[in-house]
Amino acid sequence: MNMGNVAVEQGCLRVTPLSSGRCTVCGVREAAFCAVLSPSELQQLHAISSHKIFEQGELIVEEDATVRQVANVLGGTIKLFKLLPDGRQQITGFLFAGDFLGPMLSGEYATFAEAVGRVELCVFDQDRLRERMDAWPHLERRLFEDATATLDRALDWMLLLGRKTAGERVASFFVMLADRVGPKDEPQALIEVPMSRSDIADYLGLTMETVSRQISQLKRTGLVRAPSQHMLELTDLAALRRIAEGSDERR
Amino acid sequence: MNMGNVAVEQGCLRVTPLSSGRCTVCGVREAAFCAVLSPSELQQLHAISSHKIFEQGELIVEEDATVRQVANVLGGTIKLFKLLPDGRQQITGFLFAGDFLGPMLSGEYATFAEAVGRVELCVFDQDRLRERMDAWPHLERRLFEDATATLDRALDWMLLLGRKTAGERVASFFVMLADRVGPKDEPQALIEVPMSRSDIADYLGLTMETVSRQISQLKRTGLVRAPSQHMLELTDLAALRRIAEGSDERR
DNA sequence: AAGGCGCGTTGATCTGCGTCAAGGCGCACT
DNA sequence: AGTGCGCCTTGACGCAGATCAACGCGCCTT
Repeated sequence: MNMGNVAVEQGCLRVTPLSSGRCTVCGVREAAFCAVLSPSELQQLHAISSHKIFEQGELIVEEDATVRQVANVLGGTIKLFKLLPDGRQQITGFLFAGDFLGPMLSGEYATFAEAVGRVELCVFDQDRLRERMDAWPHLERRLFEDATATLDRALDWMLLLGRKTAGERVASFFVMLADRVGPKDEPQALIEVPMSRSDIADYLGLTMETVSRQISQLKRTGLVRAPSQHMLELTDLAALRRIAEGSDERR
Repeated sequence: MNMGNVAVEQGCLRVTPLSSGRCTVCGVREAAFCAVLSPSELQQLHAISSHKIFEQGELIVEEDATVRQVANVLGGTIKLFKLLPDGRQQITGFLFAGDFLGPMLSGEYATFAEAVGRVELCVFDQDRLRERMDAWPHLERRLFEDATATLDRALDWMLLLGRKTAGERVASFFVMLADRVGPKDEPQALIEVPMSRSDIADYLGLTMETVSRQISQLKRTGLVRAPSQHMLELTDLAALRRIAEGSDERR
C-alpha cells in the first residue's frame, strides 16, 4: 500500500465512525451506484461518505429543502411523498437497500422523504459527490441510468393511478414488491411488506379501507396468504400479474 | 474551410433535404439540447440529422419498439401514452417544440407516441447520437437534465392522478399548458389547446364528459374564456393556480 | 340546401370507491 | 392478568365521477 492510499485510509476512519466501515464489505456494494467504481475510486468515495441512521417515522428530507446531502440506502425502506395543503398525500415511490436518494442535478428535493421502519444511510455531501460525478463519466452515466429507471417506474405508476381499478392497483403493488425487493432479479413469492396499509393506500391513490378490502378479497380467492402482519406469500404470482395488467375478469 | 468541413457540409445537404436546412437558423435552436453545443459541434450534429413529418393521428413510435431513432420536436405536439389490454389509455406526457423524444439509455421506448396535429421532427440515429453523447460530456449532462425535468413533472402528475379532484385536475392542466407552451418562462394567458377533450381526459385520468363539465364550470365562474375551439384565455391565472394546488374551496 | 360525420356539451342514472363508524387483534405497558 | 393504544378489518351509507343517451354545432361532401 502506497502513501496515497494510507492518507485516504486515515480520512476514511475519521469521517465514518459508524458500522461496517469499509466499502469493500458493504452489503449494497453491488446494488448501489458504487458498483461501477474501481477499488481506488471506491476508496476516494469512501473518504467523503459517512453513515447515518433514521428511526421509524423520522423525516429524512423536507420538500423544497435545499440539498446538502444525498445518500445510498444501506438498509430499511424510505417513502417519498408529496402533500397538498389540506393534507392529502401521494407517495411517489419507495426506496429500498441499494437505491439512491437525492437529486444530482438540482439544488432541491421536490418531495418529502420519511423512514418506514429504521433506515441506515450512506451519506455524501452533494457538492463533493458532484465533483466525483464531473470527474468520472461512468459514475454520471450510472446516476443517469438510475434516473431513467425511476422515470420508467413513475410512468408505469401514472397508468396505474389514472386508469386501473382498486383490485388491479393492489395486485400491481404486490407484483412490484416481489420484483423489486427480491435479492436479484428473481421475484420472490414470500415478501416483506414493511409499510402500513395507509402508506400502501397513499401509494395507490386509494383509501386504507379499500386496500384492506382488496387484500381480504385476494386472501379469499387464495392468491395470497398472510403468515403474519407485514409478511405476505404470493401463491400465484402469474395470476396476480394478469390482474395487475388488467387482462383478467376482476375489475 | 478544410476538407473535413466540406465533407460534413456535403453530408448535411444529402441527409437533410427538408425545410430550414441549417441548424443555425433552427427555430428550436435555443430551446432544444442543441443549445449547449458549440458551432462546430452543431455542424457535426447536423451531419447526422434529418427531418421528418408526421400527420395528425399518425403513430410515431409503438410501445416496446426497438429504438433506432430519437428526435427533437421542431413543431407540433406529440402525446406519449400507455395502454391496458382492454383499451384504457393513460397519456403520460405531451411534447412540444424544443422537447426531446426518445430514451438515450435504453434500447426501447416504454410508451406509444402519436402526433396531435401535424408534427415536424429533427431525427437522429440513436447510435450516432449516443456516440456524440459519449464524446461530449456537456451533451450528456444536458440530456440528463432533460430526464430529470421529465421525472419531476411525472412525480407532480402522480400527485394529480392519485389525489386531486376533477376540478383541480382541469385547472392544473391549463396552468401546466400556460407554463410550458409559452415562448420563454413567462406563462401565457392566451393559450392554444391543440389536443382533444378526450386526450385531456386521458391525461387527467378522467372521462371526456367530466372534463367538458369542468371546463363549462370554469367558463361560468369566469376564470376562463374560449374565443374558439382549441383556444383558451385564462382570465385569472392566479385563481386557477390556487384551485390547481388544492388550496381553494372548490373540490 | 341537405345530409353525414366528428367532436363537444348536457342531462339522467348508476356505481366503485370514499366516508363514517364500530369493533377486533396484537402488543407494550403496569 | 388487565388496560390502553396502534393498526387493521368490516359494515352501512353517500357521493364524485363514470356510464348511457340525446342533441348541438361546425365543416365537408354532394
